[in-house]
Amino acid sequence: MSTKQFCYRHPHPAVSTDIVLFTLRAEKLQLLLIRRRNPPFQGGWALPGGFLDMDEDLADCAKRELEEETGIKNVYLEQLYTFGKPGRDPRERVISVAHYALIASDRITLKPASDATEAAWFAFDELPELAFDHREIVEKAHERLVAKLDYSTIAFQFMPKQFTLSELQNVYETIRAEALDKRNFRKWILARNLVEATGLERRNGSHRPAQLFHFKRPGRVEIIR
Amino acid sequence: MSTKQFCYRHPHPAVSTDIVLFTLRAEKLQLLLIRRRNPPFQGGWALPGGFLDMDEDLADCAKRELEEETGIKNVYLEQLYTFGKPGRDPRERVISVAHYALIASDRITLKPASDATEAAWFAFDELPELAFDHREIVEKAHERLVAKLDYSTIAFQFMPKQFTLSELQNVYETIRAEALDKRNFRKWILARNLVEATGLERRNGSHRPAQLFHFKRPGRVEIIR
DNA sequence: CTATTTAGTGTAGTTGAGACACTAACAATA
DNA sequence: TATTGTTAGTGTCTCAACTACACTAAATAG
Repeated sequence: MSTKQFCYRHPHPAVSTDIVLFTLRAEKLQLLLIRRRNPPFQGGWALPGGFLDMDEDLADCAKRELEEETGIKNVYLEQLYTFGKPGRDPRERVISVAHYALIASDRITLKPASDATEAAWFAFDELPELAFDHREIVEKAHERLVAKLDYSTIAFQFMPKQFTLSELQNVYETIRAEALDKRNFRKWILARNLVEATGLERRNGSHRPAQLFHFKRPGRVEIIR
Repeated sequence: MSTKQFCYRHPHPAVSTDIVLFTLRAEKLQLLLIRRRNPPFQGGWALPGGFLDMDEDLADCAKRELEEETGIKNVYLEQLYTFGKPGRDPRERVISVAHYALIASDRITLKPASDATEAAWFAFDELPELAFDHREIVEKAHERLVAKLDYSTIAFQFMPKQFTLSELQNVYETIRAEALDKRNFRKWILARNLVEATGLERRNGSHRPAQLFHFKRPGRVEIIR
């Protein structure tokens, strides 16, 4: 390890990003945690994230850390809030620009745990103790996710390319933790002109097959209402 | 000036806050700018702000800088977004945690320009060239302000303790840049149970006096709808 | 006392959300 | 091949909220 030092005329805090990566698995809202290999909080669970490189943008840092620690890339990612209370990291002053990210449930396989990282999915309502102020970050990310469900197309980021309306309804129900009326949900989503029948159907089980739909403008998260 | 150096094993960016302070003056949305005394952008206009002290919280830094540069304190202040593109400051890598703030029009007198700072109010739609990426920060703050008008009580932060409903309507009209129907506006605001008549009236001009109202829960910004 | 100016008020029509129950289509199996 | 179980798919009525819209009330100035 180099002994090179980086010196400034005024004190500088460290800057990092942390990422709350949500998905839906097994009809539950889940998020990704990393087991810490080093102190502080060694052996404990924490959000993926890490320190900013001097030539990279904040969002790029978040994406890089996520890929390094889990192998996952090409997620929807948005800046959430910046956490910087003095003392939130016992080592030195760290300003963390928190992001949240969403990934479709058909893309959540993690790379095998390397010596450096062990990552795992946890149900949002059964999280272990988290390192640093990561609990607070998770709460804020969840608030934002729930709020955005209502006025944006963010829910589609959880869906595979093709999906049934029942599956889509399930996403809304799971995140909002409440049951929705099937007819009203379908009326609502169709009135917004966001999805389109593909003409294909999905048969799975001994019952009537469902039409498959796809999102008309994939990749984009739009404000609706 | 001390020659003391602050050294780290990894490079650290500088962290600053910038503040977009809005008010309403002369029926216009205005914001506060500071004339820069030093390079870069010497002599140009910029948002108030400055570097984070190592023992202060981000919001405290924003409040301190605002007070140092303008004498204004006790404003409503909220974190906006963090800007950190490499190269946004030509001197060194600077991560700026932008905030926006609102102040009532009866509290906007600035302290006299000292040798260190010259501050002035500008109409939002007639801004001069701004230093750094401050234009982008201002745009984002404006977006947030317009959005929050609809679903929070943020507009009251612009009002003096007592105000007429016409004055309140004016705030909404100015920020949204559109005329509102008087009867519908009054119905809407009264239905939300946010204001209360004080029993006093304001006479100003040769016409019927208006009732004075006050906000029931001053200081708090609440989510409504 | 007349003119001017802003404050203050109600109703009808439309639109969107919520509550609510049955038929359609398939697969498994009896 | 008839029956059963399971999920897909559909329409109407009610109620609340928003919109459009025009006149009277109360003050001051001249």
